Amino acid sequence: MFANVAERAERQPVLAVSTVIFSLRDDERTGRKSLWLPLVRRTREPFRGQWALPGGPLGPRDSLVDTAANNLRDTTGLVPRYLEQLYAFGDMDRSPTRRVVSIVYWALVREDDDHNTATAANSELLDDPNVAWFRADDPEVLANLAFDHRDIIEYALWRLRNKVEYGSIAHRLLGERFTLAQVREVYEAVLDKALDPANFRRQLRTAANIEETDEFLSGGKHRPPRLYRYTGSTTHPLESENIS
Amino acid sequence: MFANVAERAERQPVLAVSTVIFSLRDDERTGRKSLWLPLVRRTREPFRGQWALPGGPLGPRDSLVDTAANNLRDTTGLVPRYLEQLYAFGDMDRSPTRRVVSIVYWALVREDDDHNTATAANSELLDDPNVAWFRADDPEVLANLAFDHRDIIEYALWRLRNKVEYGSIAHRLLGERFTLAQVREVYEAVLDKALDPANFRRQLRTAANIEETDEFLSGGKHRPPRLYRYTGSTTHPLESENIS
DNA sequence: TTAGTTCTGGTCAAAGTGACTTTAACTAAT
DNA sequence: ATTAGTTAAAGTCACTTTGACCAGAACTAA
Repeated sequence: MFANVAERAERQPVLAVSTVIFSLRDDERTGRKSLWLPLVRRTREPFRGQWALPGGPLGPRDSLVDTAANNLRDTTGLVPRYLEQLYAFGDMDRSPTRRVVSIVYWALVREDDDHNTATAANSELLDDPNVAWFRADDPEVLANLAFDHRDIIEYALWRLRNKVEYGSIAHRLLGERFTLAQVREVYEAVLDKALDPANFRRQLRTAANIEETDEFLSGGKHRPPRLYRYTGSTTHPLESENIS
Repeated sequence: MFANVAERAERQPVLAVSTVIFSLRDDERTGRKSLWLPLVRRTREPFRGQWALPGGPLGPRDSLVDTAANNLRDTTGLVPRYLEQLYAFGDMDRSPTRRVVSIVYWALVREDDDHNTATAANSELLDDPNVAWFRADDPEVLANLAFDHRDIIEYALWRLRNKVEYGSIAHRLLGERFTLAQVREVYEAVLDKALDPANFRRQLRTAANIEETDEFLSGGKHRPPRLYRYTGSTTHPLESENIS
């Protein structure tokens, strides 16, 4: 044990970058939509065979956020529009072998995003048994993750629930145009409770980072809802890094 | 230029930890209180002679937050009660010589804190011409900082102003017992605008993370104000790391 | 005793919130 | 063609919160 600590102290720490990605999916259990995230199965020790967050070493010529994006594309086929830095985890005993400092990013994606559908790379990866989506709060899954990835995911969820600006969250999960009912579904998934549609509509009007368009969404077996557009971006540049 | 990039890519990145510390001080210019922070003068290249945030390399046996605290104690004599992780900066060109990934912490301290007064170490450092306090938004100072420390400080200020829980901010800047007027001064310094004392009092009552005591503060030439106590701590553990 | 200062509680109109009702506009079944 | 079913969207009403302002309370200093 002592030898282990001493050994770790002597070697240079490894710099890694990992990513937590949330998406909105139907949840057959509750009937509502809820948050899901992709995990990759580890193919080598330590924690071989267990599920882990997608991640890898810092690219020597890549920025932090580019490292995250590149690794994400290669392992899961996902290309989020922008990533946000979550936290740097650097405790001594995160990895059993040597010291790893992980800078963790997180993002919200919609699965029907242009980048993420119908591409050859993606459809290949969809069949990859080493990549899969899980409910973000499934205790069964969280309990068996590699490293300290359980703590990381729980912190990401906490951050999501404590975000001030919910409008941008909805925008990122839904895309350019969306109905108010869809925005409400996002809020309900994040807050995990039902909301009154009429009051919700009124409150979004005053919140004002959402703007109505002249378009409507037809096709449902009910009155067609108006489509809206996000007009916000009050976040700090460092908190919504674009991918180059 | 190309050679420089290639050279940087070959060598392992350096892991450093820096800290932004804010304190509340009287501002003779505006008459109100405002935010100040300590800087240290660089004694070697690059940026020799210019002011910079206190910081240093990751201690091989120290956690991230301990590295920040140790370096802070050694260079400025300050011992904040807890630090909060701000952001990891890792762009290629942050330092002209080689690639540096800096994990930056931030904290709020009160200058009359037990840890920070009347200790031998501190009084020595007070005379150190290479450590000084500056107004956090002084454009003159910000323009001449080493590395990208200007961006870092501006982001720290942005984060402070966008904090949801202001009660804890006041607590950290003021200590265990404080008057409502002092809390209001904190809000006014952070938000940079005057607030109505009567309405401010009423709102803090409903916010409820502040509790009145039976003590009063006498000595002023006016009615002695009641002292209050903070009863909050709704923040996530990762966002208020204790120093070991 | 009086003037000066801040503390602290109060009023009042305006704005916002939560629970609920009503009407509008579509689809699908009869 | 009519009707039932569904969700959209607007409105009502009691209640709470907010911002601006006023007035008395409690101390110090002259």
